[in-house]
Amino acid sequence: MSRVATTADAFNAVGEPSRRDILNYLVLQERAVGEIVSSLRLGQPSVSKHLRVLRDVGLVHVRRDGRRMMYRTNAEAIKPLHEWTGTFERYWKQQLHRIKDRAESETGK
Amino acid sequence: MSRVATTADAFNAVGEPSRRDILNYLVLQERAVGEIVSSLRLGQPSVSKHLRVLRDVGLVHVRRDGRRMMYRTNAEAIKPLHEWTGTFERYWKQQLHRIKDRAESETGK
DNA sequence: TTGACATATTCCGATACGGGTATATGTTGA
DNA sequence: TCAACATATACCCGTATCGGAATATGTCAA
Repeated sequence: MSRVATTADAFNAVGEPSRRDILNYLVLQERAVGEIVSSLRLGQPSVSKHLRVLRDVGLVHVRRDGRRMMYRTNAEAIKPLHEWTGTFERYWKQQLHRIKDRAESETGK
Repeated sequence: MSRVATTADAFNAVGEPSRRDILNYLVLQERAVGEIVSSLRLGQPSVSKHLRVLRDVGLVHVRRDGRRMMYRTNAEAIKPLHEWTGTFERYWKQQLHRIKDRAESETGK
């Protein structure tokens, strides 16, 4: 028994820098694979494979347009990640307050 | 040439489910390694290794307390992930509106 | 139907990963 | 100093991963 596949969930899929690039790119506008390849400077098979992973976890949607496949980011699927990271918000705010308080007391105030 | 180390950045580090568990656990309160091991049902070396990764990317802080090492989540380091996922917020809101509009027009309004 | 085009899949090599076992390191109390 | 404790590291195994090259699949235009 070993690792968990990257395909398993959105968190894992987003761990890959190239995939984050693709998501950033595809959220602006629907794009064909070839456009992604030339914009992001990745090999065509690499892009196809990343898109496959993103598709499997629901981070992108596809639509066929003639012989091209049009992909776009499914922002909905990023929401859970935003929510999870959001659960830490009160803690980093606390930490900032503590730092601020400490700084103020150190200046003698 | 091959992959990028998981150690490279916070996004990647957080891709691992066990590490998310550890971060969730350590944000509530500072904890010794042994406590993590018994709470999360992971082997001690596994926990130490995950903590090492989290430490390298700044997601946790450590402090020595006698022969124990006390870890806690550094919420600050999660902020960038929250911000990145947040850049998609307007898109998922748009998508929800579109779905809502479509539903309304389909029921004949 | 065929050739060009667009994308997906397969196979490969190098490497990273995660868990486990064994062992090393560091700290305390006697 | 030494034994017990707490944690970290080294090593191994099976598998996942990424990128690239080659190839397969699918679609259009003539």
